[in-house]
Amino acid sequence: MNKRDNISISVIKRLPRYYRFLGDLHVKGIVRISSKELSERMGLTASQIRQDLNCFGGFGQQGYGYNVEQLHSEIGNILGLTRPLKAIIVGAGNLGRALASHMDFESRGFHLIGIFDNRESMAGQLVKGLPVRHIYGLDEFCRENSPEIAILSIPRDSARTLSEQLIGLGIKGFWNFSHYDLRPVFPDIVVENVHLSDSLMTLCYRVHDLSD
Amino acid sequence: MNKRDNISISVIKRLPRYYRFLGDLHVKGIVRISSKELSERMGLTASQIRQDLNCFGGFGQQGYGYNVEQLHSEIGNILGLTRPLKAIIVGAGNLGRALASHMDFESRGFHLIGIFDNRESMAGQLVKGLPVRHIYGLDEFCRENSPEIAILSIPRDSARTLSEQLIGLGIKGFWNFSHYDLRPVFPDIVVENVHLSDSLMTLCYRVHDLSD
DNA sequence: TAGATTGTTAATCGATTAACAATC
DNA sequence: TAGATTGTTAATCGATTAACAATC
Repeated sequence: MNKRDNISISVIKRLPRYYRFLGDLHVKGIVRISSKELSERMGLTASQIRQDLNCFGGFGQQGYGYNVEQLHSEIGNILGLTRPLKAIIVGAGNLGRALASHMDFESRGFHLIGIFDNRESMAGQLVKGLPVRHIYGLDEFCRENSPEIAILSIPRDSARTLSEQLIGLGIKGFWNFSHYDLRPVFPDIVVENVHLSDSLMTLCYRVHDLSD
Repeated sequence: MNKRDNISISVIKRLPRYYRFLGDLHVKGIVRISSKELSERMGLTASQIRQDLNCFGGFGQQGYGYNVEQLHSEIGNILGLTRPLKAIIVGAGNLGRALASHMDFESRGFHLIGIFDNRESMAGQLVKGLPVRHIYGLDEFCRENSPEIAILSIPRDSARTLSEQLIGLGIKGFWNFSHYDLRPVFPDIVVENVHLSDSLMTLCYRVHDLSD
């Protein structure tokens, strides 16, 4: 890629939201949009939008604005959605199965290729067309299929050991739903912690705060 | 409560993580901890911890540090975990059911009292001991039980209408998993958007970024 | 051309870090 | 008391916003 050097995490985190809004606009048949109008729709400043986009290149045209379809696809490219990453789900409990069935991995830059669990009873059960495999087969599966991403929907206590095993097996990125606070121990490992409980507690605080 | 005035959202978002780490330390039998040691365990600066905590009061003691158990429970109070909010889940699909079964609402400041869906076929089905109710009964249920929180695990297209209806029924806070970008239209409404897809795309970017 | 809107530099604002006096 | 560590003020850093010249 081109400019993408030390893009701040704040900017990166806004990209998927731009992508979403631009997709909607495109579906609605809107062809061009100015940073001003987009800013009003998204609830941020026009300046911020222009700053953010210019981290990656000049996608707009003075006096015109941005072409919706083109900008949408540019951001998709920046995010890497066109180069799908092979992913496995580890932990086929309620959450793991819901993620497998519910998430549209294909349009988010991922390709789900396996689901694992440590319960014998689950083995073979089909989830989203994939058989749940016993965790015993993890090593072999990874050597043969080299997944790059592991989605962890496992109990807290297994998280550390399993993540270490997975790093050994070549996993580069974790989407971590376990309550364990996974940290990127090596510089070439990416961790996206999704602490649903934390989000819930934040909501708790903010709702109580209303009446103070 | 006392000092909690214009506490920045950055600080609030860190509270659940402090709460989690302090809970662990307490379970491990650790009685006291200094900001320095906590900072090392959590991967942030001691200065930040002291700044954050002092938004709410002076919980430490010079020369000693913080009492783990006491600080843990103080943060629980600040978050409002001791004053549970009544919550309903709207949308009993994969995700809604997984959230109902998987999340420990009680220890996060919530009390789950109802689950709704618009599919006749689901009505009566038990999830986490609660019968799935048809959405037709939403008004009556809310008038009788006055839930304060709605958890939205519904398709994008129903989100706007439903959220408006729910606000009319007295809902004060939303935990929104739908792909619709819910925004707090009124000042006394709190929205916590959990865009799992956005988190996934951020992971995509960051993993691809490793090899650039 | 005149009007609109970008890309980009400069100013502001807020959050994080450093420093240190207060005090247990 | 001496040592440790807080609470808090001041300095720094980074992110957001404002301004405007460039240009379609």
